[in-house]
Amino acid sequence: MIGETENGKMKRMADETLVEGDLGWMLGASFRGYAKAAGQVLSGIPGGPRGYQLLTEATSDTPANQGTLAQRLGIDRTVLTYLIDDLEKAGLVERHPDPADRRQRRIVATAKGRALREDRHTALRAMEAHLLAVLGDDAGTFQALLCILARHLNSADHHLDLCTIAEDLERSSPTPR
Amino acid sequence: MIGETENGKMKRMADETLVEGDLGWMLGASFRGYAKAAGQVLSGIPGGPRGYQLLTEATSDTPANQGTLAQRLGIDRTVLTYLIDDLEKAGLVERHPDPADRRQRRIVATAKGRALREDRHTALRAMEAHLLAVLGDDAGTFQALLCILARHLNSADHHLDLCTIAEDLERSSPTPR
DNA sequence: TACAGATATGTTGTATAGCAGATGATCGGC
DNA sequence: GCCGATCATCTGCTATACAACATATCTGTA
Repeated sequence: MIGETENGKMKRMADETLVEGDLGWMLGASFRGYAKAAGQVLSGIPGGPRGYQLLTEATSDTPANQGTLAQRLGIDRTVLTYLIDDLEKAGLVERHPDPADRRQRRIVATAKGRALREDRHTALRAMEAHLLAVLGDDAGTFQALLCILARHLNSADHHLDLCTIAEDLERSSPTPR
Repeated sequence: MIGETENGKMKRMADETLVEGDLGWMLGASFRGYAKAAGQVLSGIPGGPRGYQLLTEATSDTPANQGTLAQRLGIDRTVLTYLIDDLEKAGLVERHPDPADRRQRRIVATAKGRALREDRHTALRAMEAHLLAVLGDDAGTFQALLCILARHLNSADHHLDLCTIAEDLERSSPTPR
């Protein structure tokens, strides 16, 4: 996978200093690659992968309100409004006013939405297996670790932590400029 | 399923059917969490994490042209133009016309750019260790697997693959594994 | 050499997404 | 019943991806 071709074109060697060793690059590249593949599988759902994820949450037996969904899916609440509009127009989800608090809308999947979600869920799992095949037997290990990391980073009570880390780092090595 | 606290705030338990078991959600949540933390550490660099990654590539002893950088970093080439403009204005990188092909511009870090990159590199590694601490001893394993996946998904010759997979899935939706 | 096609970069226009702020409806405490 | 807080929505602003076109340069061919 590495080395030098005969016409002088250089190919990259494993190099700690370059961007491919950067955790941010790894996460970004993996996310982009996945999103591209998922976009094809989920092209029939308004909003693509995000619409699918929203639809997935809407199939829960304890449907969430929009604020919770925005935080959980990492979508801005103003964008979520339009995303729900699109899914509602397509007949996949409905806004159910919470009888206990009429400010809140519980987002619930319709029968049509549940059927579509189930169908695409199967296709998506097949595609994921394709992508993860490169990891061989370690694919399961990878998913388990990624799940731990994702839940940790997505937890709301992590934000305070970030500020603390940033301040610590600034003290030890302040940004030049 | 779900546990309920006194004021209606919900806490989620493990649930296979919900979005937290979705690979796309895991990748997205991890990427967003990382980007948020990295944005604080790299706030002194124009373009934030993306500027840092570009700067990293510009410190290579075999500087790449813009087209290659766009593909490697997953940035659109029209946006890359402005990103390089900003870094150039800050005196961190320079556009060096390739003497062998004057259409191409090799993006090279200045001494100032290299110093800043080195400093932020250290801070970034500290932050990454903080984020990955939740994985314990498996952090190294996770990074190794993620690196394999990222390189695989970012390789250009993967795109044909995606179309093939998509077509296969449309024909039949078998359950994998 | 002259020219046509291909490639690298830059520029413009459009659509989407995140973010901050304001608005209206509703809830809870006083 | 009044006041502040909360949820959803709406309105600008900015950043980014994407497509289409322009310009400069290179490559291959007659």
